[in-house]
Amino acid sequence: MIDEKARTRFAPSPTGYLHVGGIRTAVFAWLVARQSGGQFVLRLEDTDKKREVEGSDKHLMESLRVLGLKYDEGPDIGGPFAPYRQSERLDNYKAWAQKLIDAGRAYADPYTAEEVQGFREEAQRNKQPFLYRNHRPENTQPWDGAKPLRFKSDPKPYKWHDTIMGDLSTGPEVIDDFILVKSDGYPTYNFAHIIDDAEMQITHIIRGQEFIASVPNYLNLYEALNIAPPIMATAPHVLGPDGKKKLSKRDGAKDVLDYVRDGFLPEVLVNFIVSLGWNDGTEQEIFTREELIQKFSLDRVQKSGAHFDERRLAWMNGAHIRQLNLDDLYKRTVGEGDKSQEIGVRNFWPEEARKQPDEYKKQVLALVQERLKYFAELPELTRFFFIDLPISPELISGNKQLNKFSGSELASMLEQAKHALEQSSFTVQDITDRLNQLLERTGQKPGVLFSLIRIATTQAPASPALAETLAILGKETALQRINRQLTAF
RNA sequence: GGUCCCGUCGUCUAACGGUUAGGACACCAGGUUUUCAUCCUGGCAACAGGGGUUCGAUUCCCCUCGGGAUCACCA
Repeated sequence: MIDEKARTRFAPSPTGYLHVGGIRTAVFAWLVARQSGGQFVLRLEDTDKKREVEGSDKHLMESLRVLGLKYDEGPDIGGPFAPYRQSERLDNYKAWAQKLIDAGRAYADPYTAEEVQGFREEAQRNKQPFLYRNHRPENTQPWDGAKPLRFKSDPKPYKWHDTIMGDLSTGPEVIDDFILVKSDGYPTYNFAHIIDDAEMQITHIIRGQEFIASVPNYLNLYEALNIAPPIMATAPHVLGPDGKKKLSKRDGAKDVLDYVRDGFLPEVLVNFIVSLGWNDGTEQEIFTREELIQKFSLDRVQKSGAHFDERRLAWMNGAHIRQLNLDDLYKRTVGEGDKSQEIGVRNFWPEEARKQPDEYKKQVLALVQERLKYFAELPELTRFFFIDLPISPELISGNKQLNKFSGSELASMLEQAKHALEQSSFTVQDITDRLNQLLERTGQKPGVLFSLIRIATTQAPASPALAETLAILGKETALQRINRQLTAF
């Protein structure tokens, strides 16, 4: 538990969509802020104009909102430390850069990019790590803004504590003169995030492990800037399902919004993402949002990466769906964002269900609730409730119980079933009773008789319990479909 | 190659020196009047390897092996 009010931030660069791995640090940060009663801040790190993807800022914000990771301060809603877009904070970085220059801790990089690349390749040839400071110029020119501005580092060993990774340490050999401000006038991440986190009074930096190797450099810069470093927590990567590499867009990691569009519930996505590397020490697997906020703790986060298993996500979503009561499920929308107001069970019904009354669809939903893993499965599970599917002879020929009988035998059995059902009032109970009587009268096994009726009335490879299905279909439709099957023998 | 981190069933994980190494997903088998699913029962399945420390190591230390991250005018 975090005692004091934490200010955490999610600081993505607007270069595309958010996938399960990418959003994990956002979930952690949000949880820590909520748990402590502090604030969760969204800051867009748009300092690389070449990589920026048009519209991805909106997409990012939409993703957070849909998942229910509401931020208290951000580019679109403002806040006490606005602006929350780094491209609008250039003056701040310049001011801090000037302090460093005045203190003799930053200098203009005299080399061209090609020259630096030459140093780098030379180091690689010698199987040495590349250190710019080995080439640090003796006499520096004043910085005119057209050259990169570099940090004049003070190499030394560091020991520090990471809430997730524990005690970490490195030697002076990892400290280097990194670039603070690029020749295009934009600051690097390495510089900007430190300034912003300080100015925005961020207490906890939660980020992915790709940054851990840079932390000693940050520590060195914090010292030069005379800023106390925030608490740091480094989360391991989420790995792809099979590979050992981190989940990435390149390898087909899906946009989290795609899961929402397929009918995965946002609270499940959050639950699942958190469970990748965290548990509360008990055997509980499924947590509500409130439980997560209450129980989550960074120091119980696993140090090693976790594979993203979509099957487990599907199970978890199905389990949540089954816990929902029918009315909630029926009306359910899946997100809290602007567009997602429109996304709910009602968007997933098959086309043919459009004109059907709510009451009918709700009854159908009740039957499929226990087999629904995500809403996009609704059409294939329910289509036969809304439309006569074409006769599929292979359902009978492929059925081990039925394919032993001849066509005329089957027709005769179905004929008897038809008579029995014609007299039924078509309540579930009455259908059950009459079918049971029929079973006794014919001496036939349920596996035969029920399969036959089920196939005749649904033409689907799978369907819910027979009596319930028939009752919802209604007498007229059921008998009509039986007649149709009869003519096919 | 340097530096740092990690290593329990196929997967997500529990264990904070003493357990028949537990749970969940997936898979397999059986049951719930047909199918699919749910639910129930059962099953398969792991401490990377080797040295120490200890009365006793999955747990602590060292080495090896394996994996990952990083060494950008990207974040």
